[in-house]
Amino acid sequence: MPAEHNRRIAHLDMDAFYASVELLRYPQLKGLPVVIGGGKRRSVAFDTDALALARQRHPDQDWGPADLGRMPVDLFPRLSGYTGRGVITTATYAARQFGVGSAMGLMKAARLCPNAILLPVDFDEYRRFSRAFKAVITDIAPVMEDRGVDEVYIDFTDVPGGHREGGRVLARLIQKSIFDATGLTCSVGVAPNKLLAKMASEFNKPNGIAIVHETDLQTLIWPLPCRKVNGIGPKAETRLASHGIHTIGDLAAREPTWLREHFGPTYGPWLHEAAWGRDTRPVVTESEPVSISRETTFERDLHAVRDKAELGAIFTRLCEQVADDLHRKGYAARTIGIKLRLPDFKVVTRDHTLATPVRHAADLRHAAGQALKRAPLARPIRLLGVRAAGLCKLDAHGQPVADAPRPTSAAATAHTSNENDLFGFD
DNA sequence: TCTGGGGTCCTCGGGCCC
DNA sequence: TCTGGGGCCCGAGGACCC
Repeated sequence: MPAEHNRRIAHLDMDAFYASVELLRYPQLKGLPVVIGGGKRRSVAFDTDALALARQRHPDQDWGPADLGRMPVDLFPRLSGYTGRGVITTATYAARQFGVGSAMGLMKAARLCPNAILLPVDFDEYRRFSRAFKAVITDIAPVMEDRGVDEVYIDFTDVPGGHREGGRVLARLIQKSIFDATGLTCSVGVAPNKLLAKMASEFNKPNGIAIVHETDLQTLIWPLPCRKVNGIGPKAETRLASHGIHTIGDLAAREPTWLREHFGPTYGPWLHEAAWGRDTRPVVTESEPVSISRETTFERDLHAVRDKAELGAIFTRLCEQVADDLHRKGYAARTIGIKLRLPDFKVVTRDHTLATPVRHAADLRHAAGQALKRAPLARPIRLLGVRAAGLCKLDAHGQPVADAPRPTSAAATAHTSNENDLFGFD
């Protein structure tokens, strides 16, 4: 692609972000097996309880919020005390040595490493650090794309000095500035495009920099497993392997027509481009959300009839949370959906589209209720979620900003009214 | 004692409209 | 009046990502 000939794109990935933030607060846990996760978010009660425990066990000393960093390690909760359905969000290296890792059930992890310290996730704190390191970056290089709490793409192309040593000089400056401001380290990959930059940022973790040029494709990229490509997940990896394609080089060697035949008219050509290190996607600095949702997994599977009251309360709360999120972000939504996860992990979704966007909890609940009526409710439910899509931005007075709501389409009306008699009362 | 929560994007089939 | 096709929206499911 001639257009990307002179682009320098960086991918920056914070090193073990959640764990590193926790270690800033609790440096006494450094080097110990620590697991972060569990079903609930951390509340302020966590630190309050910890300090209360410290005062109880060591009444001879003064314990205040500033003393969290010197609380005795034996006061922290252990994995062995956990009951519930949570999973590990992240684990420190010391914990990984016991075989525990991200996405593992906490009960299973407790058997592997019962003594590991368990910290509940504290998203508010991670978001604070996320905002801090991103502010450092945009001060230096303004064209930054947010890719989640611990990742960004940065366009170095037009930043003064952005091409020096292939981007290494600027990458080093950003790393140092982030460390000075937050105490956190990160890894950076700089390449001609986002696809290659993303792979490069993994090359020298932690606290490393990797520079990739177009000419490095065969030596640095092709030997890697296909799974390293952002967009090739476990399913695609298995399918590729069944055709003897294991490395990105194997993929690059396949004819585009063959890939199209076996992987479809969109994914096939994309696989070919990716294997050849081609990617013209721009670094996008602003984007509107597409949907806003809340979901929760129950302590035990619930049944629509037997556990009606409990389920109803959870349903209402999810709608209230989505309504709060909509309000806070300034949106109304025209399509309201529900999501169920059944005991066998099968996922069922149902959507309900309205003539007019809604934003209040009661309206959300009514629309979600319409969707729920079309869902199979004979079996127990493991998870319930509520989703708002078809978002429309509201101004300060709660009025739609741009396009007026469309009238109900004949299609939607016909569909819902044929489906089920219960829908008549709307 | 397996398997969270919050997203995006793609595909496919059906219905509607022109 | 019948048929066909393209474009679009909707709803459902699935893959993938952090």
